[in-house]
Amino acid sequence: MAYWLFKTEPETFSIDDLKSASQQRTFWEGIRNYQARNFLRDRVQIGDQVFIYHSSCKIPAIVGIAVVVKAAETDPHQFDMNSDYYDAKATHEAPRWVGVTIQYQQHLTPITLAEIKANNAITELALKKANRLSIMPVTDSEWQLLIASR
DNA sequence: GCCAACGTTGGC
DNA sequence: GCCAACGTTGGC
Repeated sequence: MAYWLFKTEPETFSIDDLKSASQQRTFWEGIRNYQARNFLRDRVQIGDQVFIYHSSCKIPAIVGIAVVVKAAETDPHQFDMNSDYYDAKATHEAPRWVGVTIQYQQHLTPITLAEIKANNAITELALKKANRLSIMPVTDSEWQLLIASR
């Protein structure tokens, strides 16, 4: 059982969209970064908990928690020429990209990026650095610290 | 396999 | 809208 942070742009897909989705679930599609892909493919497991983080918006922040309900599956959008996520080099024989399915758990009073940056006890979280990873691990202790700050 | 050029992300 | 950081591409 591990902890993660998934970034999303709320204008594209917000935690409210997740909450109002069918079964409050969604397939986390469109990850097109190898490091993030490797986490999804190799390490994210059913039952893992996920901070949902809103980026590229007014107040970047962790806004809630979801849980992984399905491990990695091939992301079908890589084969869809009409999709933004189309990848001409991906084939059905050798798919490049995967996604997992997550389910809404709860909203949190937003834990803002500014707050996280100001918290000296948080040192490992990739958000702390100038890191653009869209899927990043959260250590057990930092997960607990962040939760406890609420 | 190196690395310069280029593109993208994302906070501000 | 700017720009720093960093990932990707492609020529050699």
